[in-house]
Amino acid sequence: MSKTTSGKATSSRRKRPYRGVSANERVAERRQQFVDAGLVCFGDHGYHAVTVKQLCQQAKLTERYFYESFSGREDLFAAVYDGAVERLQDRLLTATAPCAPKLGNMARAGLDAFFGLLREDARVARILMMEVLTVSPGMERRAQAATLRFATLLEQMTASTSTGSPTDIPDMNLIASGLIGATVHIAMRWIADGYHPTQSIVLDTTMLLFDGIIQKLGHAPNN
Amino acid sequence: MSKTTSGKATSSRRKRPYRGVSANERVAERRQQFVDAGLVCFGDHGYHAVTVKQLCQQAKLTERYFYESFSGREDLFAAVYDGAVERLQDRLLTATAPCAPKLGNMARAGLDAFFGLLREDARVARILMMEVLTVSPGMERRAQAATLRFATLLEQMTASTSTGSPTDIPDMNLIASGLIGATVHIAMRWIADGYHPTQSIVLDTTMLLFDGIIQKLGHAPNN
DNA sequence: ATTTAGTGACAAGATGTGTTGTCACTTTAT
DNA sequence: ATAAAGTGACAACACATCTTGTCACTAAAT
Repeated sequence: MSKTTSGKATSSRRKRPYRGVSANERVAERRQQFVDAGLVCFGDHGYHAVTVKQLCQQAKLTERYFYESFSGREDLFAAVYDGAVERLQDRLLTATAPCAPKLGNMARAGLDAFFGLLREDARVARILMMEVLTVSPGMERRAQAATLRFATLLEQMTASTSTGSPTDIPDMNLIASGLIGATVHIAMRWIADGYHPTQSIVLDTTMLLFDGIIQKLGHAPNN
Repeated sequence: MSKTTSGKATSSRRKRPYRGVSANERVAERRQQFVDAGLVCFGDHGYHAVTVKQLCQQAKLTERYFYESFSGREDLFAAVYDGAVERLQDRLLTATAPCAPKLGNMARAGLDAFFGLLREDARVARILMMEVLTVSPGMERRAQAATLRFATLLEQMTASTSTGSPTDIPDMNLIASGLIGATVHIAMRWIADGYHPTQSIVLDTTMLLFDGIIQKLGHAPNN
């Protein structure tokens, strides 16, 4: 441990506020600075091209504080990734909620929110869809888990509105994974092509794939 | 250059056969040994976790010969990747050709060949679908280009058999990217789940997505 | 005013990797 | 038999990064 060598009898007076904020808050602030810096650095140059020093430079903090909150680059990346996933999840829920329970409308609204987020922030796009796969086997599993959550979300949406018999669909979770994969790949191509064609065309095109499945669930195309 | 300091007058006598094979053949053999080693190492541990020394150990050759044929890890990876793409392409063409021009049958045969290859060799799967995205921006472009080739292949297959009016489909190439993405993601989940459920169920499920699009092209589902 | 914790810049050792070079040994051709 | 090219194991250097530690300075509490 650090501190002085004396016991913890003075613990109630140990950590002082600084510049008006408590110690815990300052630590949290610095941690957030690193998370923000990670989004920028990882999003712009990729995980493996970024060093701790660069992250510190971007965060305007020094290595000492980096290791205060993170055990290493991977630890920071996990925080950045989780933040991005949460951001996406919030968006999706906010966008789709008003459309419930019309499956087609929900899908369209969710996809539009997704593409909108990617266009707003290419860094988030890169971290969500690519970098996460390359950090480590552990992060790869985390990404699979996150994808699974989205797939389950999709699955629940369809299950709650589906009227067909269950045996019609071999494995809805796998289909959901497929739809997510289709969306992700379309998005990657869209970004690689400099956000061309327009978002609404990309949205319509992606919806063709979703419609094909939604129809199989016993819904009218416009539902 | 290496060799002795004398001129190239003795070039005809310079390179001797060794152990029965010519110099060029030996170089090519060694190169192939490294490509094979790259498939194993990159496929098992991922590009960024592999060192030149490990590659040499796997290839049972030394660094000296590594730099004889490759400028560095990325150069080798490119060779490994290109080999994997070629292997996949051959499989797809061989599998789909007898089914032409029935679109549905071609898609099913191609997908079955694809899933079969991935099950045979998880290393190829990883290199084709994941590692290639993480090596460098240049390799990423190469992967995009390869995906585009497959998408164009798909596009041509549909175009040659489609009877609908062209304006029905906003962007067939984008749709093809989507279908490929769906297939890739389904495959990744399949592999992550230890090749479960069975290949035939995965195939049926993936075909649901393809059928949805094929139907929109004016074909009967069984075509 | 003095003391103590917090802060920021930087140094330095430890570590791992890429890359080139050396040397003894083997095989081939004369 | 001898010389020259091929081979394989390994050493050594350069280089970048991680990680911990030091030190002077600032802000806050007594």
